[in-house]
Amino acid sequence: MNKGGDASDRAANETEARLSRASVGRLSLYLRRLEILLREGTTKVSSGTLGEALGVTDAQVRKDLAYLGHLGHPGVGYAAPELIDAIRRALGVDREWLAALAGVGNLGRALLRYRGFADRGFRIVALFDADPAKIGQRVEGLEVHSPDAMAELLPALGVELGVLTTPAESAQAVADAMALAGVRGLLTFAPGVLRRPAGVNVVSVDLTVQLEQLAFLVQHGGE
Amino acid sequence: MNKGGDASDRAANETEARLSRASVGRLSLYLRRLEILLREGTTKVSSGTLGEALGVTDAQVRKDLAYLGHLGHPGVGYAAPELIDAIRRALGVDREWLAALAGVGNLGRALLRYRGFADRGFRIVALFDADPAKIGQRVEGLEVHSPDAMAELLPALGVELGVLTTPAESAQAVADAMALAGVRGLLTFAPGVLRRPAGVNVVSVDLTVQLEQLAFLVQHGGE
DNA sequence: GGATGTGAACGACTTCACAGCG
DNA sequence: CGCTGTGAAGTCGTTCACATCC
Repeated sequence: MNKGGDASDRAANETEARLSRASVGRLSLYLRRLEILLREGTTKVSSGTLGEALGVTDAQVRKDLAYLGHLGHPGVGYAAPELIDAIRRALGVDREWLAALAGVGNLGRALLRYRGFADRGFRIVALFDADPAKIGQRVEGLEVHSPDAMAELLPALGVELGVLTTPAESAQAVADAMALAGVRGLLTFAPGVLRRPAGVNVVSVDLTVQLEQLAFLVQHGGE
Repeated sequence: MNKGGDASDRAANETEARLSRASVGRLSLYLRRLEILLREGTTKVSSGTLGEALGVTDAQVRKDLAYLGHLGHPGVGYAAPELIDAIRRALGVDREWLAALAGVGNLGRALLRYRGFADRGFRIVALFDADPAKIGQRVEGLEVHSPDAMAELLPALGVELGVLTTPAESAQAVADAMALAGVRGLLTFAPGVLRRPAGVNVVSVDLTVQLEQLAFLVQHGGE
């Protein structure tokens, strides 16, 4: 449903063909691998060598990279710096993203201190928690606000993304509130399925599902 | 590979057909939904109502559940308690799993306090960290050991699973060491791809990949 | 020669549609 | 009649294989 739609797209010239979810995930992996290779001095890489370390076939690598345009040089391979730039642009990590985090519990605090966010240009600039005891506290240099303040604060700060580390029960309400406050993407760690507010993209990291996945694999001797 | 093998399986009659990874993930979601429904007093559920809240078609639900055996009652639906038991058995969460955690940093500590683990029968019984300053400390009632102690401790405790919250650089070495110590499944949070030791199953939760997935979706207006 | 880009074959997963059972 | 279980059809993603270009 809703295929082309009213798309208020700016001159979306390059990356037009549909990237599958799996492809996008692999692009992330290529990107990290390429950054390591470049740091080690490698400036040219072939689809075979790039895929090898990641367990991806060379054909798959070429298909994935073909979406970004004609970056490969037949007989030679890909130029690492060029490729890195192209993937960064395609993934949207060539700029900074402002995010708000809701649910300042154990996991929330851990994520606040997590380097990976900042390294990729994701900056958490606002904290929210429903617990009155936490409101007003400072965590990692940021004040904890009441969820009621979202409607005012998020647009003012220009926050585009939300990170949900609330209990499962409150996740949906917080997601809806964030959507109303103009957030366009949510990364949720709350177990369970979130009904996505209109115009909001959701990526879910459900630890319970992952754990059960693992238990299943081990139990059934999946290799 | 290794289909029937030497499997020290107790009468493994039912769950024989291949469950896809996606199916297993959905079974987790069904399970949680069913538990909520049952708590609310619902004891019968049809494929349509079960799938609705999760965004899964009725046919898909039936296909998934068919792997577990003939549990459905035509014209009626499925009996929730029966179904819950069957899914628990299939996923292997009808028993306790002992796990060790390596990397007692922010994320590791957050996971230690995370309820979801214990709730599903995953018990963390040993901690490891390479930092000499941390070795000997007690965290959440558990002593932090040197990684060198794994070979001795893990088999003695009967640990089957490992949780990796180490930096990316050390993840592979720790994974290999755990494999040697008899661990059969790993849940890793280290960014990057792990080369899986023989006989070990790996589930990776790569936050960087998830973040970039989200940035991509938002950037390209994926709804 | 060596490696890319890509149609074609293949395979895996999902949806359709319907027979069959309570 | 309602809802399951399942072959058949359809869709999507991956691998193959090869023409093409440096």
